[in-house]
Amino acid sequence: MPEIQQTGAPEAAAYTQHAKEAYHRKDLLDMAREEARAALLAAAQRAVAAGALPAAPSAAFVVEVPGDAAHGDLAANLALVNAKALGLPPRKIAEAVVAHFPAEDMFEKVEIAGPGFINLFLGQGYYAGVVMAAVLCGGEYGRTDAGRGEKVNVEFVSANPTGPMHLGNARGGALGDCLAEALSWAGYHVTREFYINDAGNQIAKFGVSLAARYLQIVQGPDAVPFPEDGYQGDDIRQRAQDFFDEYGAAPAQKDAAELEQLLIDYALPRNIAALREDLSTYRVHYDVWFSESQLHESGAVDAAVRLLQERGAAYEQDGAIWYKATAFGGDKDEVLVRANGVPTYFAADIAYHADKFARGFTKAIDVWGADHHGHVARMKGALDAIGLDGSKLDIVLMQFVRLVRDGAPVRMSKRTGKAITLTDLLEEVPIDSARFFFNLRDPGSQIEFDLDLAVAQDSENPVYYVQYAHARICSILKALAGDGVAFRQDVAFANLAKLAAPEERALIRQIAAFPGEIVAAAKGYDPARITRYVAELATVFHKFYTACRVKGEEEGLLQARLALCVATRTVLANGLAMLKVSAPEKM
RNA sequence: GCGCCCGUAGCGCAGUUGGAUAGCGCGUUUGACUCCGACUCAAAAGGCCGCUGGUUCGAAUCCAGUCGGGCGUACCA
Repeated sequence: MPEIQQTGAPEAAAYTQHAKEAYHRKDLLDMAREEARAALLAAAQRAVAAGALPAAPSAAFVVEVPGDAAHGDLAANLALVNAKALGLPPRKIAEAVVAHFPAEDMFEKVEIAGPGFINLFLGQGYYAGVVMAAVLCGGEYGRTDAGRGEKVNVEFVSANPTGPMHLGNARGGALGDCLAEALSWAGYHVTREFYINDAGNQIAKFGVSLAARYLQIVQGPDAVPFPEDGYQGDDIRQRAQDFFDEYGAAPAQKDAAELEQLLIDYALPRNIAALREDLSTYRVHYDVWFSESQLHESGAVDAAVRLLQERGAAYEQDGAIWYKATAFGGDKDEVLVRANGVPTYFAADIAYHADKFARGFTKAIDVWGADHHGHVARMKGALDAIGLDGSKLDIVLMQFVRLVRDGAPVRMSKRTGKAITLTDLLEEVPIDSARFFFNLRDPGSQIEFDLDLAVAQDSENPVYYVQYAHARICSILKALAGDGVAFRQDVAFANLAKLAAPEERALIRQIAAFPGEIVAAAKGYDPARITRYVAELATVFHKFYTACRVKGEEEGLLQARLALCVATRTVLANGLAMLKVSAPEKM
């Protein structure tokens, strides 16, 4: 934690107090909001004491940032929500409260507007404090302790290791990773986790598919039929070929089960390694790679099924063991163990989530494709059924991605003719674009991913628009440095009161909103807020740039504006860092 | 049939736990570079917020119904 630097200038000393508070609280806007609320309630108390109000108003009102800056920095609906209970028109209540509003230097002006809103205008000290906080906190600006270190597990992608990752995994990767990042910035203790489905039906199918391809290589393409429901992909052929190159034709003599296992043992680790590598290229790094087979081997799956049976939440029928979903809010019961004795994915998933909570997480967040939504209720219900709290599991359901080129949907890869993989996508669009675009919409919305736009090198492309703002600021600093003008924090901080133009104020307000935006993204499981935030910040900066010059202004104003540029650059860089999108110094 | 998600400007989307005159980008029309990066900015036009009713000081937002679209409803994962 860097020390707050004391500047020599006397005016700056007072402002530094704001910056200091911001540093500890990490969110000046939130602080102002709370102070506004407290001041309004105190004013109401005084109004009651003075006989101007019949009774104290309810505290159930909101203090929000109005959409229109003309309505102040903060607006309270205290008078509106209390009109009925107090039996007075809203404006009368507002007048009584405002008349007793304490004189505080934090609020410059308090107004009554519209049907009875109380609009509060923050003073220069606040605005200066925001700039200082961003400059002083630097790469830490935006971090808060809202999550109080709560241990959360974010599981995402968890792609099937039988093949390469598809577009849904690509979205899930960008979404889950940025969500984890937002949670971390918001003060949660985050673990990123990948669940490897290396057991069960699809692995058996994987083995059968590999064996068929291998035998086709050894005995000729028509010697062995490829199973109807086998994995068709070229990756399967490639693994079989690699295996043949290494071990020759001898393994073909083994019986089917033995050969399949041999091929699985050969191909699965390679596939998992490929997943890791592809995700790493995509800038996604996990803390934990959790293997499903481990749950089967340790007996955790059997134990979970037994626990359900003991608690009367499971029963046997037709040779299978069923989970009584109907007793826990589900609409139909589900098979846990098939008649052939093999547990289902569902049974393993119950054991898996029980394991997560046993590891001390108080919140488990899973990012799933929307096609799994039917699984949500029964998963939570099953956790309740084994005595864990299903509400501690949150599922972020992610809608599908539609690729579009030249205005027409793209279904297949041009090169392979098969479904488009993450690798295919990254061959065509920069990683920056992919990560940004997948986080442009909230998880619940279908995304239309415009391939033409994602590679466009102009302002139509939102990634470039934001990156350009960052590069532009770097360019200003460089141009000034070329003229022998360096950023001087002490001079800048002493002159922050000069930042009074509407465009400067708007930019500072946007900077002030950053910490709260991160908390909202984290708590709402919506990292798209960060993407939209940085785009908006870039817009507000460009407007400032057009309206206000830096170079050539008198020393005080120049330095103050330089501080604003540095603050903006910091916030842009931090926001982009959360998305793992690069913040170039020049483009 | 039942369940989940979604209907906001020509297109793609925001709308801060119910707030003030419903916004943004693209597209269309019109402007702004002798000047810190015009990869930028300013302005105009463009709306039964799918529809109907309800809740209240106040609804795009909440509730009920209805229409339209997507997805799910396996001893698959």
